Amino acid sequence: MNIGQASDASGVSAKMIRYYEEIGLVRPMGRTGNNYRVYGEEEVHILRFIKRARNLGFSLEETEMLLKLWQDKERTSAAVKEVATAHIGDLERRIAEMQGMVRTLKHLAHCCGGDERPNCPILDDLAGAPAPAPQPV
Amino acid sequence: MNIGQASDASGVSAKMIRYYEEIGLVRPMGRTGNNYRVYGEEEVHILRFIKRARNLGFSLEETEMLLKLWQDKERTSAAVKEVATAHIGDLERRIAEMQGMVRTLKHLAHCCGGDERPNCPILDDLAGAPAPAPQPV
DNA sequence: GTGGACCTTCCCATGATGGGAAGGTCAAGG
DNA sequence: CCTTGACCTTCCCATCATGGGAAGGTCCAC
Repeated sequence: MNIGQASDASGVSAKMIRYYEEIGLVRPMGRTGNNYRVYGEEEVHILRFIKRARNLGFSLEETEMLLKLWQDKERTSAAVKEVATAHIGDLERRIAEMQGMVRTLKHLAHCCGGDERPNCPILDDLAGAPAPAPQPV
Repeated sequence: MNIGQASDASGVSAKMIRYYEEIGLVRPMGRTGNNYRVYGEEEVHILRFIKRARNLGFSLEETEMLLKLWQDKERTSAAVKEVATAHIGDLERRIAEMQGMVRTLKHLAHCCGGDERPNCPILDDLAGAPAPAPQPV
């Protein structure tokens, strides 16, 4: 299998496959005489693993750990769970942060006329004016 | 005011102040004879505006638009509100995406023993096994 | 006059991804 | 046999916002 076929089979772009190779995540089975990378089912499986991990928001560094655990038949499920729960915590922290932004922005947008006049509580807030008290909804 | 003092007064690092200048967000009032940047209250105000916008998750590009609207006395509040609501939509999309990840991960982590044994549904999922049915909580 | 705390510019790194150039290879069809 | 197009290769650059650090100039207090 050439890199293009591996890309089709895994859903990972050829560009990224080469990059994952560069950072040590997945190596081709070998090279043909013309220096083309050759992949087999195993490599495609790894690429799909990486893609799935990325879809769940794991960084490539975390993905690498998970990949090593996957390939380590002596792993403990505790080790895997630890990586996962740390990531969940991370996501939840970021979600909470963004929810805070949304809450503030919605309040400001709600207070903004959104009309032809220049007066705007959103800009007032950004400019450092004390925030208008949130109205009970 | 030197850049260090402007940094202290605005909470923006000197490094970032220079960068914001480079991309056209804020220029120093002038330079001293020794080529030091000089800032006044107005520039510090702009820096705080930028910082606040960044804290609300606006990109520097969006921040630039908001800054221009702020400085344009002819602006309409509708224009400002549009930038804000677009950003809210963006945040909500990202939050929903991350919540989906968390939901999946929590389910998988819940199904994972987290013990000394190697058997692990998290890895099974990443490896492409059909997900175990979520148990009603 | 010396040391330390500033300031300047310039280059590099991050993380994950894509764009694109320049050049080699292969297969199919004229 | 030759061309064309679809592959492949490596290499460099860009993104976004931020920080690190080097090399060198400046200023103030002791």
